[in-house]
Amino acid sequence: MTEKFNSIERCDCNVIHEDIVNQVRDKMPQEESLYDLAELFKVFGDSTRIRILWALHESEMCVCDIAVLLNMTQSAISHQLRVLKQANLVKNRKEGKVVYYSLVDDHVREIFDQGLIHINEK
Amino acid sequence: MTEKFNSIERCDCNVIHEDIVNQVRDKMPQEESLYDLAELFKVFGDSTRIRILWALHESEMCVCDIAVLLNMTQSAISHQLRVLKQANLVKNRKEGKVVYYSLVDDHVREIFDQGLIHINEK
DNA sequence: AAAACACTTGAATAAATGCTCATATAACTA
DNA sequence: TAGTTATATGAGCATTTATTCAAGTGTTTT
Repeated sequence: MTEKFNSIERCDCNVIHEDIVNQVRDKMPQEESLYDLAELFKVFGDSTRIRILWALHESEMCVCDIAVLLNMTQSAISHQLRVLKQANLVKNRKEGKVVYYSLVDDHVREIFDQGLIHINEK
Repeated sequence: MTEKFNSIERCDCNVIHEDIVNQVRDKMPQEESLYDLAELFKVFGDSTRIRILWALHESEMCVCDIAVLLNMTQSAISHQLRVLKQANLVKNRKEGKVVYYSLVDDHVREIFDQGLIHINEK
């Protein structure tokens, strides 16, 4: 109820269909779930990271390999790999000086595919 | 070949596994496809837009309804609806003064679900 | 015709983001 | 031990982006 009161204070227009708003409100998930979902998609929302993920879907690679493949600096790749690791999308293993990165699981591919389905519809 | 030459110029490290780099390079999709994919996920990568999409998945709503539901200004919602429409995720119909928005198709739900699957794995 | 309403739009601002550059770390090599 | 190599990281910078504010459009109501 405080929430609703806030809404009216905050929004600069009137509720047109109060019944629908209430009905939808009841079905909305936790604010936090949707925030997490947005955070995940944000990680996918950068072409450098998408390309890294796609590459790793083909093969495990070290940082330098990826940098050469994508024609970017090793530093830039390293920064992005950090983001991907924090999102639990990639893991790494160290062998001497070399760090090999790979996908945590193959689920990434399914997320890609869902996106591609939408793009290829018009 | 120019591409490879560029790579070597641009990257500040040596190719560690040239065979793997070449093999992965052959399997990489068009640069443009991956760019489009990133653009799509970028749209999903904002909690306001995610909440709008989720709401519209429950019911068609007018701009004002959404603003009240999400406790945001009608202007902010309108700007975001524009982004969603450009991404071909929502459509609208006008009835008098009121503009009703709805999802273009139910595929959005499947993209959400793929994201949620990843989040709920640990 | 004037006022009210639902919505859109452009400019401005603050915050977030991706890359670069310089440097740090850690492991190998001469 | 000193130097080289592979990677990581922090600061700085330029760009993008989400929201606000003010004004504009189109439709209904009075």
